[in-house]
Order: sequence, then C-alpha cells, then structure tokens
Amino acid sequence: MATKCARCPLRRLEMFVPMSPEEVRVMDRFKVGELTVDAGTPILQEGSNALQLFTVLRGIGIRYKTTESGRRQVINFVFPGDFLGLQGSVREEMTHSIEARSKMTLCVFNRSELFGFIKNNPERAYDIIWACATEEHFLGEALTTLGQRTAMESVAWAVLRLFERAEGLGLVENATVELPLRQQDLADALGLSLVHTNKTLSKLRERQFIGWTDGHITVPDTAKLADVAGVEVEAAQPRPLM
Amino acid sequence: MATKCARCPLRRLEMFVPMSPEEVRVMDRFKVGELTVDAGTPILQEGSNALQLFTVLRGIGIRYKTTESGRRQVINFVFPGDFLGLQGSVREEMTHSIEARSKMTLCVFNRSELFGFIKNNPERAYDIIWACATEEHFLGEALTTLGQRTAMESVAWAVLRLFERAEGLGLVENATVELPLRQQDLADALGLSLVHTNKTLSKLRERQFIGWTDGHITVPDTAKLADVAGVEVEAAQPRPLM
DNA sequence: CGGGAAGTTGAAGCCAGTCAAGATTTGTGG
DNA sequence: CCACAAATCTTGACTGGCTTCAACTTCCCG
Repeated sequence: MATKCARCPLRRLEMFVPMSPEEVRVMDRFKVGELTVDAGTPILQEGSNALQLFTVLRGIGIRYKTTESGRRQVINFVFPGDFLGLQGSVREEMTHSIEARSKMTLCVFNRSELFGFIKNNPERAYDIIWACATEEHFLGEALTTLGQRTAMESVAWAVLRLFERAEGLGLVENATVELPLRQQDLADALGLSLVHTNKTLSKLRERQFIGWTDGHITVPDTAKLADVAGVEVEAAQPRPLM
Repeated sequence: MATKCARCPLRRLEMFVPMSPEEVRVMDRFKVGELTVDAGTPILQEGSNALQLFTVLRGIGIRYKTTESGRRQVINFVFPGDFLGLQGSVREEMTHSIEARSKMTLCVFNRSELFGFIKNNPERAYDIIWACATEEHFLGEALTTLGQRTAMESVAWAVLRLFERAEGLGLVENATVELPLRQQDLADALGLSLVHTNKTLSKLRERQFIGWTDGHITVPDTAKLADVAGVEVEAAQPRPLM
C-alpha cells in the first residue's frame, strides 16, 4: 500500500519546507503510485522517453552518462527527497541514466499531468525551479572540481558533499553514514582512475580526515575536510519536498 | 529607448518558439528596462544577491566560478536568448559570476515580480523549467567531457558546441562565426592549461577540423569535428524565449 | 570450497602542467 | 602617426600527477 503524503516520513525532517495540509492533499492526488526497486536496478535510461516522474522516498542512487567510448561519468548522487525524470518530461528525452545503489522506494507521478499540475499549483512550479537551480549550482561546483582541483582536493570535496547531504537527512550517527557506494562510483564521479582514487582515499584515511570502510563513511571534522578540499562547509539549506 | 518585445529581433529567428501577441504583451509589461554594457563588464557577481533578472538580447558573455586558490572555471558561454540570474532569484545568492565578452544588450526584469509572474503565466514557468533543465543537460555533458575525454576530444567538443549555438542564432556565415573569446577562456572551461589548449587547437587547425584566428572560428564540417570529439552532432532544438 | 566482486599495492609510462622566452596584436599617449 | 606597453598567442624543454598494467588480498555467497 502506497504511503499517504500526509504520513511521508521525509516531511517530518527539519530540512524540508513545510506544506499546508491542503497542499499535501494536492500532492497526494498528483501521486499515482509507489515503486520499490532493488540495488542495481536501472530507474531511468539515457535516451529514453519515460512516462513517469519520481520522488525518492527511501534509498540511494546514482545519475550517470555513458560516452561513446564506453566510459562512464557519474553526474551526481541521488538522495531521498530528490526529484527524478524532469529532463525527460521537459525535453525530448533523458540525457543521463539513473540507477539504484541500494533498495529504493520512489513516489510515482504521471508525466502527462505535469503541465496541468504546474498550472494549478504555481508554488510547486517554483519548487521545481528551485530544485533545478540547485542542481545547476551543484553541477557548477562539480565542474570546478574536475577542472581546477587536484585528486586530493577532489576526493575530499566529494566525500564532504556526500556527508553533508546525508547529515541533512538525519542519516549520520557518530559522525558516520552508511552509503552503499563503491570506490569505482567515486572515481567515475571525479574523472579519476580507480587506482588513484583508492590511493587518495588511503591518504585521507591515514591522516584521519575521513573513514571509508565497508560502505561506512566517517567524517570526524567537516571543517578540516573542507579545508583539505579548498571549499567552504555548506550549511544545509531548507529545501522543498514534492 | 528600450526595444518593444513585439519588435524583438530574436523572436523572428526560427529557433525560438513563437508566442501569441497577448503573450508578448505580457512579457513587455514584465520587462522593466534595458541594459547595455561594454566587453569585460561584470553583469552578475558570485555571492551577490542581485535584484534583477536578465535576458540576453545581443552579445556574448561567460559564466564562471573562482576557487579559493584563485583559479577560474568557466561554466558556460552566454548567448542571445539566455536567461541570467535565476540562481540569485531562487536561491540565496548567485553561485557564479557572469561577465560580458563583447558589448551586450540585456532586457531587465524585476526579481521581486518573478513569483507573481510565474503564478499568472504558467507557460512561462514551464519555459523557465525548460531552460533550467537544458542548462542541466549541458552541464552534464561538460562534466563528462572534463572527466572522461582527452584534451583533443575536449577542445573539439567545446568548439563544436559553441559553433552549434552560434549557428542556431544565425551568426554563422561561410562556416565561420565571430566570437570574442580568448584561448584562456576555452582553457578555463575545459580545465586545461593555456599552453596545452593552444597546442591542441594548433593540431585541430593543422588537420583542417577547425579554424580559430583573430576571434573567428571556422568549422568546415561539423560531423567530422563531432567525430573527433566522440559525440553526436546536436540538432538545434527550438527553445522558448522569455 | 570455489568463484566473482570489490579493495589494495607496486611499478612503469605518458598526457598534460609548468616554466620560459619570443612573436604578434592591441591599446594608448605624446 | 609613431613609440612604447600590455595583452594575447605561440613554441620548446622539462617535469610530475595521474593512468595503466598487473598481481594479490579480502570478503561474500552459493
């Protein structure tokens, strides 16, 4: 049985902007179902023209593109509250793929109803714009990382941002998150080889800036890690939840 | 005297989605003025909280971020029809700067009126989402370029995409565009050193894939250049014009 | 207990960065 | 209109951070 939006566990989190009961009811009507998938399942495919939009309720995923030469670029990591499939709805087709990294639960919406929904709910249109602008901000930072930072700075940056997102979602206990990511995912996100990513992680571990064992990431001091990365710690901004 | 939207030279171009006369009138009321700046002028600053939104009417610019260590990452190039300052309107502040590379003319809108405007014009909300999703698509491709492609592929990719955008705007004559970009801009966009960018451009010139002299870029055969870059030629999609 | 996926470590080579100097173009004031 | 300065482009030589190749370890699951 699908979760009622009013009972959505995410809405209780401080990081999400509250909605009025009426607004929640509207979301409930827009929602057409729920999808649960296992780790490793593709959710949206590059080049496809999916009929659905999703919001992540539970679980972690990755967005990635594949080049003609068979290499893979991880664009971003997907966390609960993220909105998936907008590109496929607004443009002709998806330009990246999304795959589950853990078991995931997704709220499903009909793409064909999107325009009508926006028309009647301008606040939600604004929320979508917010999400999109935020994604753009992140990608700009990622681009700067790949273009201008050393491997050491890049890895520190990526671990920091992952940790910060998890923290906002209350997934951090004892300065530790469980994230089912492989070193290969991180390497592909940063444009580094697996070998070099591994060696860089080792150095960061050695110097006690991070812990990364067995899918558990520890950051004892985000300020110190931010310093290694050459960036500022980013305070979690309240975000809208669709 | 500010140009009336009904007489906007961009609207005549095939690449922009037509608007009804009434829609154009609404845009005209939203527009509060026009801004003309010289090459080199900063238009929006990273970290600032600008009160204005812009649409580019004429001229070329660059978006870029600066790192703490003083390096510069060019995020994207700005062309006529582009919408500027959305991030500053929706989020707390701009996360990148925008600077004119040629003399530019911009249509000015009030940021404070944006929400009301969206509310009353859901088609425009959809257009903003479209623009944002398209930017996201581009940034994903840029990320893939920096992360996975060689210098030769990267430079070919960048020149190709610049050329394609210019072509859609009717700026290409005899397979040539005039773009007031320095090699340093291209280098900073691709995360390459100026020296290596220069040498790579030389090779592409030698092999007749491109011409780049004196701010004039020539691409005799986009398909061949796309082949070097390892990407597909991207057909110009019709885009909304605010 | 065997096999595959993920992580670890060492060694060798190269792509791209850095340093340096000169050529060419552009701008500016006398 | 010339002279000088500043910006941009070009080319060569050297260096090093990261990639690639390869082997080994650890962990898990049937």
